[in-house]
Amino acid sequence: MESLGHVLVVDDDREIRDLLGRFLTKHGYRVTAVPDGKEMRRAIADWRIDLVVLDLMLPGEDGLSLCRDLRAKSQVPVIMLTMMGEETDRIIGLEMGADDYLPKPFNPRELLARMKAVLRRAQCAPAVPVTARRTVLHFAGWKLDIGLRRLESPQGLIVDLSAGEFDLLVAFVEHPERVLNRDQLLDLTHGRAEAPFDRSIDMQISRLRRKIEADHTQPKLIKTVRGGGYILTEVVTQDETLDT
Amino acid sequence: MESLGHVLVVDDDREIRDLLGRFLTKHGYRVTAVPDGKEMRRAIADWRIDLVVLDLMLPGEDGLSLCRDLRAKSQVPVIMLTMMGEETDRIIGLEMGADDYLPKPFNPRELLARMKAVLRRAQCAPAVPVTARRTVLHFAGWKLDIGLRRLESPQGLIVDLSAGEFDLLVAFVEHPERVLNRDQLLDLTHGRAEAPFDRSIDMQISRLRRKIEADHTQPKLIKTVRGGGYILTEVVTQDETLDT
DNA sequence: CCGCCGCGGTTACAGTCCGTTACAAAGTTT
DNA sequence: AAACTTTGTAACGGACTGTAACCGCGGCGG
Repeated sequence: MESLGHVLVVDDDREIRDLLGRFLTKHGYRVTAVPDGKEMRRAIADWRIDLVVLDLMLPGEDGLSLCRDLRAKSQVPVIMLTMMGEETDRIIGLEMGADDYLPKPFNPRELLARMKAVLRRAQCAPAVPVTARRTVLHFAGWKLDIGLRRLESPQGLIVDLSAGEFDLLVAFVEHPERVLNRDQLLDLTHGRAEAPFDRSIDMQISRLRRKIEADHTQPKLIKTVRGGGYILTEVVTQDETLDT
Repeated sequence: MESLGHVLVVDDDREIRDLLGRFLTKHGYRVTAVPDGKEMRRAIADWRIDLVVLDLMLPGEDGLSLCRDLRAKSQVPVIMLTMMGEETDRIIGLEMGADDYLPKPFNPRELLARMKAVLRRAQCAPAVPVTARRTVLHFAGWKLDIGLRRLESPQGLIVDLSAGEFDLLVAFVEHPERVLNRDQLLDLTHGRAEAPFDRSIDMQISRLRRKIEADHTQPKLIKTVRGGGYILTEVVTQDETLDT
């Protein structure tokens, strides 16, 4: 089934993670569930995330600052889970920029409804102008900051690429709508010199897809050409150098 | 005998599979019986299915989510089998979109009657407008999504084709009402270049027929011309590019 | 009538390609 | 030095596809 979005659940309670994982998966979402803020950052760096469900109370870093953190860097929608009746309820509305919040214990269907609403609202969010003074590549709604090897998703999420992933992506962007086989890709990324065993390209492709494809099992951007290689499709590239 | 339809029975109980298999076969249906959801998907991908009889309780993936899955993707009629008196009864009416359900243990004749009713209703289902923004080919009630290599049957069932099956079908659609021999088909699908032993076309034809013919033992669409090749018949093709 | 043969449908199987997870090695940061 | 990141390699599994083999059918000559 076409996924409704990739949800990142952040909660230290393992049972809740499992429960929500199963429930949301059953309802058509892809789910990654992690226990703390550190894992959260890791997941965000490794996957394309459409929505974050964040527990307020976490060991170590608390959910509130994590939320503010997300807000500062991106526009990923966030739904906070809070303890019933806590005073935080009021604080939440005022202080932090969660898109919605839900007191525990909650009915999973309630969460589902809120998620739908939040995601719908997020669709209509206006595009954010790039403020950095830097060379930027636009393609398919993404912004690729060349200096920082940093991607900004259409949802505004910041994704850092490793050197290898970045080189690969650049190779594709510089040869749009062309099928590139593994040798060509090795040339373009490693400069022909070394010829490691192989399958290394496949790995980088896999890792890159996880970061930029909404559904890496049905890639829309980087497509596989069986027996041929890979191709970056449906892309309108556009260079830009900003000086503001 | 002309088959009344291809029924897919999904039940983990082997005895029930055998029983229903024999019973329904005796009454003029073609039957495929499988034990779990995985096999179900496989069968749906491999055969043209007219009706699914689905047990609610299955090991692993439960029938409920499988049912919703089917609903989401297609309009294949589904009849659910449930345990008598279980709480599921209530859920069923509300949650899942089965066309009918039957409490176990049931009288096979009862099932037969429901099947007839459900199939009759399904016949009159209105055509669904294609909403995707994509090039679509219509022929003989089928819709062929070229970008996704995906077929939608007149009943709305989604069938994914492999690259080879897709190429073959396109070859036929592009040469309607023409007998194509195996060499021509090899040209059209493999680009003349390679000439594998042979019989490969026969295999692809066989696989394709299983997916798109109501009764692959008496093909209505792709007919065999003994000594000549194959022909796609009774087809009104019609291109379409949607932009809504 | 009977056996042989060509033809085609289907099953079974093997080979290939690819996606992904896990892990190890190397480099980097703290 | 310890912790972490990056990246290549191995390995498992699934999807696809060509080849072989078996079967059935119909024609044909004996």
